[in-house]
Amino acid sequence: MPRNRCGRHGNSPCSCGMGNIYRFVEPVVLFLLKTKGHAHGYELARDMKDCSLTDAAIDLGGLYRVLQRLEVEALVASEWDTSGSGPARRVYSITSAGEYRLREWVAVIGNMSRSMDAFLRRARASDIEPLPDSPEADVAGSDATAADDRK
Amino acid sequence: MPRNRCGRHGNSPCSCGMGNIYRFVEPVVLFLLKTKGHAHGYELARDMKDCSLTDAAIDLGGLYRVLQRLEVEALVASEWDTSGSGPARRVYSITSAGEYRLREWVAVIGNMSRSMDAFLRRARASDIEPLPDSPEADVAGSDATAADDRK
DNA sequence: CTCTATATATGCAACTTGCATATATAGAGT
DNA sequence: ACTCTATATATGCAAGTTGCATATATAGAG
Repeated sequence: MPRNRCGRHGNSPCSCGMGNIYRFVEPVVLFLLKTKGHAHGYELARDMKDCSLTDAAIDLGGLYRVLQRLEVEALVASEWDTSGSGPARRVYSITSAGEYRLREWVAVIGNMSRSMDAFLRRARASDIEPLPDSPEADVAGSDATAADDRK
Repeated sequence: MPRNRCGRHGNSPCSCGMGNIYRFVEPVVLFLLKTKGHAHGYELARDMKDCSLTDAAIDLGGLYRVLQRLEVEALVASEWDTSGSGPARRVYSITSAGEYRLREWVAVIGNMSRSMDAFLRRARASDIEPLPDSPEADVAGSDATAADDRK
């Protein structure tokens, strides 16, 4: 069941209900590998918070699976890095097929962004205002308000 | 497997790989019901083409299931319309809970649109250009080109 | 009588997701 | 030694979602 409230963004509507859809994670992974040169999974999970396409928290398990699939598709390549301390890291880099895919993603996301802007303009033209973030949301002791009594 | 090419949009990258995700269909359905007042499923499927958030073709089966779930969640209400010719139509209208949900969606989509714009700016700043639509795409006899030899 | 458009709905295999869990290295603190 | 935490990768699995095919039915056109 899709919910526009996840409880992790105060009481405000968020896109967590969109899920950690790998199709949203994939372009960000490819972008980070392209700009950083190389990175391992755990590192990507942190960097991703700054440029993810949804509000959803990154699921590490899901991220590793995305990376595995990208490697099967030959869009990224990896090798183990056992230097440094701590557990070994699997370090990924983007392939030329991956760079091509990234450019496809930029086109797709550009289209979606335009569709969403058009939708938002229509909504505004029909006086449908976005639900503003609730300021009292971050208060810990916030009971369910009248506006929140949905399942 | 996600693909940025579906074969239904010439040879250009599209968001069909994003799927007919009901989370993208739901806000459009709510918007159309809000602005039209009421509509039946088959009608919504057609109207949706003009303001859908992805390039994906509407799957009628999926749309009817979205409508069923929205009704269970009391975001829409329906009744049969047996007037007029042809098969009976189930006519839907939006409830006040549905209008509230729609405003949540407008907020969520606003956030996503901003995230996507930020992503696109970053990509552009890194000289990652969107893959342009292939002009030869609509030509029927187009063989797989060198750029297209991915599975 | 057949074909097509309209209209709603279900069946199902394959795929995706969120969450829990397993495994292991290493530093900091007690 | 022992515990705790952070780092790091990975899998298991139930529940949910998707795309496509299919079933059903009304009515107009030819």
